[in-house]
Amino acid sequence: MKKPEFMIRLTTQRQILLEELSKKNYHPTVCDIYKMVQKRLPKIGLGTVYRNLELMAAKGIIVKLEVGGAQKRFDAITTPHYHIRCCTCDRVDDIEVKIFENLTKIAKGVTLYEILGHHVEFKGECPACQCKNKNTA
Amino acid sequence: MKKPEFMIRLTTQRQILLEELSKKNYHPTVCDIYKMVQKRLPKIGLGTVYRNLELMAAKGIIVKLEVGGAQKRFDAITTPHYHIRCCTCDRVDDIEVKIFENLTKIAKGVTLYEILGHHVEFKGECPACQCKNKNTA
DNA sequence: CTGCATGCAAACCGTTTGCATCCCC
DNA sequence: GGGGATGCAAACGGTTTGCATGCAG
Repeated sequence: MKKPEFMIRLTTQRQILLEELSKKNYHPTVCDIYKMVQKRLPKIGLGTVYRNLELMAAKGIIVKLEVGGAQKRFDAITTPHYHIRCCTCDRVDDIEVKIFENLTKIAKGVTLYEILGHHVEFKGECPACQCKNKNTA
Repeated sequence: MKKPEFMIRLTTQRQILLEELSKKNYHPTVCDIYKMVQKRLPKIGLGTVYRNLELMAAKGIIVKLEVGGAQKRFDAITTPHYHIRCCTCDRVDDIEVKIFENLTKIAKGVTLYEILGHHVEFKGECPACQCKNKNTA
């Protein structure tokens, strides 16, 4: 008889955090989100941003991205999909490639690990960086 | 008429670093490598370890792993292969699944990015952690 | 009212860097 | 002998945490 997992106190900070995260079509870093939210809540602390993003991720309201790079990123869209990261500027976008369910199946049997899932990350150069490089070349 | 790319000064530190990295069947963190090397070179500095691992990676002697998690990892085996990471203890191992060349092809055409490659990371629980969890359950 | 959430600042951890010294070529 | 490599320690950037106060339920 447990409460729904998403039962967390609805604070102004959390609402705004979620709204701002949902706005973006790419995947901002925590610092980006902080700056975005700060425009609406100038006194918000970075700690609050981290705490709430982690909390909402733990509750399944949002997802913590499993991409490379030094910084954490979160996603308001919780359905599984792959990502692509720009080698030059580190921007992260969704990529419209269907999930390869069979990858996980293939992995079973070739390892002693218990397989729980997989993720694919594409590397590339984003349109903006391609432009810049053409000018330099 | 350029020199071979791998032309770097062969110092004791670099030799030992490479030897220790090659020993392991899993993928140690930089800190792990540091501790391993320290047994043979007690005065080695952490800075040297980072500098040389990055340098050797830049020269193609070793590879910087593109796996998640907070810490950098390197690999003495430079032929491409996928990895699996333990959700519980963060151990990283190779996984014997063949490379999906077509993944990169599929990605082209669905994005404005210029695709340069991809990598796959499996998630799971390593044998050691599976054991521990059985005892707890 | 009460306990969880917040803002703030200090602590933390992995990594990078500046610099004087060392040593390989 | 000279320039790159090293050890050391301080700086750095991202993240976490402790604590007094604030506010949602």
